Amino acid sequence: MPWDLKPDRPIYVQLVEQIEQMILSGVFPPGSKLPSVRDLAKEASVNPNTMQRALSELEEEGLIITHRTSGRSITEDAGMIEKARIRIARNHVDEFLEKMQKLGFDRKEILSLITEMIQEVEK
Amino acid sequence: MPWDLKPDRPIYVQLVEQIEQMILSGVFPPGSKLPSVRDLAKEASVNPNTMQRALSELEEEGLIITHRTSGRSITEDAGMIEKARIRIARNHVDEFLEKMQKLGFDRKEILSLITEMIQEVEK
Amino acid sequence: MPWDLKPDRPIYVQLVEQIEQMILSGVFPPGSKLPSVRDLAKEASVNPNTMQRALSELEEEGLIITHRTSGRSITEDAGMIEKARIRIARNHVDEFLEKMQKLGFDRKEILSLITEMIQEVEK
Amino acid sequence: MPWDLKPDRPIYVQLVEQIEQMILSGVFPPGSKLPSVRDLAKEASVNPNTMQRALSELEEEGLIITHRTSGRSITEDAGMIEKARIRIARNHVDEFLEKMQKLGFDRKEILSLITEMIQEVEK
DNA sequence: GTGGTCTAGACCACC
DNA sequence: GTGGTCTAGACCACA
Repeated sequence: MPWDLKPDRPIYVQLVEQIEQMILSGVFPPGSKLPSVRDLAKEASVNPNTMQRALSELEEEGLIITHRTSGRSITEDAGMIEKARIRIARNHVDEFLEKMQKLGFDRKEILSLITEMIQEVEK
Repeated sequence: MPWDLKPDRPIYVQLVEQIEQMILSGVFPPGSKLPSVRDLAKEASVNPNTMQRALSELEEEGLIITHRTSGRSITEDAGMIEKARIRIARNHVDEFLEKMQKLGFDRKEILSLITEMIQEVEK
Repeated sequence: MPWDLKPDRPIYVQLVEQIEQMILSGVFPPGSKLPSVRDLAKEASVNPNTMQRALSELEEEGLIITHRTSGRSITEDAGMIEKARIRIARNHVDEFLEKMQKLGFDRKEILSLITEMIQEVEK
Repeated sequence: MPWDLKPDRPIYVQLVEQIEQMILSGVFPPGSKLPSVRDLAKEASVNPNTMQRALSELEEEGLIITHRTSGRSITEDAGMIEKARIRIARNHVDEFLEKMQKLGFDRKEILSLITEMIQEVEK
């Protein structure tokens, strides 16, 4: 598990992103129970308050459900999760393409650069 | 001219990015003179100090040269500019790939999604 | 403690040098916590912004690490510190040799003069 | 001839230093006539006012003499020149040694580092 | 007029 | 309380 927190951006934002990714990528499957705030905080070496704040945000997004007595769990609506995954991905692509086009890259160049770099990473 | 500054990130960072792009896209051609700090600041409705900081960063990058008493100019070294363009592009690709992989997309999926969307944009 | 600031060079540069030296000479040991910007500024009778700028430079050099909400500390990487010490020393030697050569001293003369004077100091 | 002027320090200071060095190293021998301000300025690609200012400083130091009608010349007092050369050199060594000792280098280390670097330069 | 530096004072997000 | 950012306004050396 990552939990790589850098001091350049707010901790709680990074926690939101990382937990989001764990949900969307299936580390926490739909309907599964989430560890307690305390445990999550300890695992991420973070103040419980900070973890608390991150979970609240995820609840607002609808990815997490709070049960009054028995902790939190991932939403059971698998469709919703998949939809979120696609939506976020398309956003990333959109932003990426816009930035590259502003730099004067055309489609061909973008594709060739990205395939080149994707193979470097592979090593 | 852009100068659209949003309050979500430091202004000086956005200034750096926007001026960077003006240089890379030829709004300020290599070797040309840059308006004075005060003029640029006024135009962007920003405090001169903030603009100054942005320009200093661009100087560290090697895109801008400052002549102590007679203003600043864009570097004449076209190679320098091209290098900056590549560097920035690779940064964008890096960030993009990292985000997508965290969402659980593998190389093949990333490439197919991006080629799909790049053709939508084309229309 | 030094904090002798002369008006002939930018204050923030002198601050960088002096703090640098405190780190290299062990006044602030590796891993130790640094006083807050405000405290340091007050101690040096300097505006907090000026001190902040000095600390930012030290961070870029890798000598200092900043924890967004809990202050700054000296890097724990002793190698980093040693590298800085060498880098600065070589700079001094470079500047020194250049000055001497411009005065028309050749290698032999430089070495003999310096060995002579180094022994005077010894007394 | 050097005339390498960098934009990081006042031009006229650099001119003073470089002309000083030419005198002390014998490029302009004692008693010899100095080119006119205009010529010197043209050669250094500098505004005559700036060169003028540099020469005034050298005059104050006593290295240069102005003849009301026939330009300037180097002082004829060869002893004075040699004394200045030595004095300045010893100052450089002093400053250098002090800096190195502050960095924690002892005599042996200083000598070994300097002999090492002096040979690198030689290549 | 140009860039560079500094001060004073303020506000913000974060923990 | 911490660092980070921004504004406003000032002064300086330089050409």
